[in-house]
Amino acid sequence: MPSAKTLSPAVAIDIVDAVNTDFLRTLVGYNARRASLSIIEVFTERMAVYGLKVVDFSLLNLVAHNAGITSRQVCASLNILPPNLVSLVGVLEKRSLLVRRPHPYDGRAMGLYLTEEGQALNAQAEQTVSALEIDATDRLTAQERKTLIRLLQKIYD
Amino acid sequence: MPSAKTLSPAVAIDIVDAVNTDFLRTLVGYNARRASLSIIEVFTERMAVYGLKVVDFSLLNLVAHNAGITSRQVCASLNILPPNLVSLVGVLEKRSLLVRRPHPYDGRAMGLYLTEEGQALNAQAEQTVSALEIDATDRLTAQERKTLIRLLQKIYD
DNA sequence: TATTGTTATACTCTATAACTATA
DNA sequence: TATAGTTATAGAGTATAACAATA
Repeated sequence: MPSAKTLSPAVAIDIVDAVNTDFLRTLVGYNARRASLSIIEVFTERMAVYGLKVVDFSLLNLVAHNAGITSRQVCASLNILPPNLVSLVGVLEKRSLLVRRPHPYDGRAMGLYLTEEGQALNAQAEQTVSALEIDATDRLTAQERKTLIRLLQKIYD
Repeated sequence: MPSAKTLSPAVAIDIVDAVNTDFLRTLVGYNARRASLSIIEVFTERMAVYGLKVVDFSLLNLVAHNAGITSRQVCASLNILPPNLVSLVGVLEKRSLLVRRPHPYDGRAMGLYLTEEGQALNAQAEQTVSALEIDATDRLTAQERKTLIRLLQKIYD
């Protein structure tokens, strides 16, 4: 409730001291977004040394664990539109982290592969990300973190 | 593991049949983002009839429950930068959902208030959002939803 | 001197249309 | 006829700098 005198709804002049977000906090979507932004903030700070943004790491990591993956498969897995993937791949390629090779059967497609350098960077980045995740969610126990992930996956799987 | 023959790492030609996202799925941030995007998708569909995007509803709802809230307070609560709030408020104002009145003590500030029309729309929208949330997370039990929200809030609170 | 709200503007992210080469 | 990858471009979202009015 507002803290000040409400003369009449039409001409009320109120002052808010503590902001009430009770309704928004009942929403899974609101809470999930707030939590993800909170973690992404830490991610961005710690991964800047590698020159990797969230989407860059996702791409690097996906190729690391799926040698020969095609652009179309990456787009489907990460919810990226094909035109927007082009420059992401291009940047990693120019950094010599990734190479594109023709698909063995489909002449239209290109398979994505990490270079030795890309594999090394991904290995380092995975360590940093795993550590940063623990820190960004350090108010959760290991069991709670496990439960949280399971429940989140039930939503989008 | 790749499904095809790896001749030698340097010239490997692989084909990916099922994409492996195991590492990404161990991350709270990845899962929270995927889940929130999944819910926002349903939100966007169902709230389009009201002409409200996620941020519009958040603003409308915040003012509904905090009559007289200032722009600064809204920005701090919703992580919006002041310049970006201006047009959001302007649109709701032009739709006669919201009015701005001078702050009683601070001549620089403006208090935000919903009109009767704005309050009516918010009440309707709250119903729709609550229903849509259940549908978008219908693989969760009520207890799981409660647990999920509690864990998410432990991350960002 | 600091803060609220604002304008202007730049940068990033996301989305759409259309082209090419292959299937 | 459909699909993979690409180009160009438009739109939405997010960011910084600077200003006027007020504290």
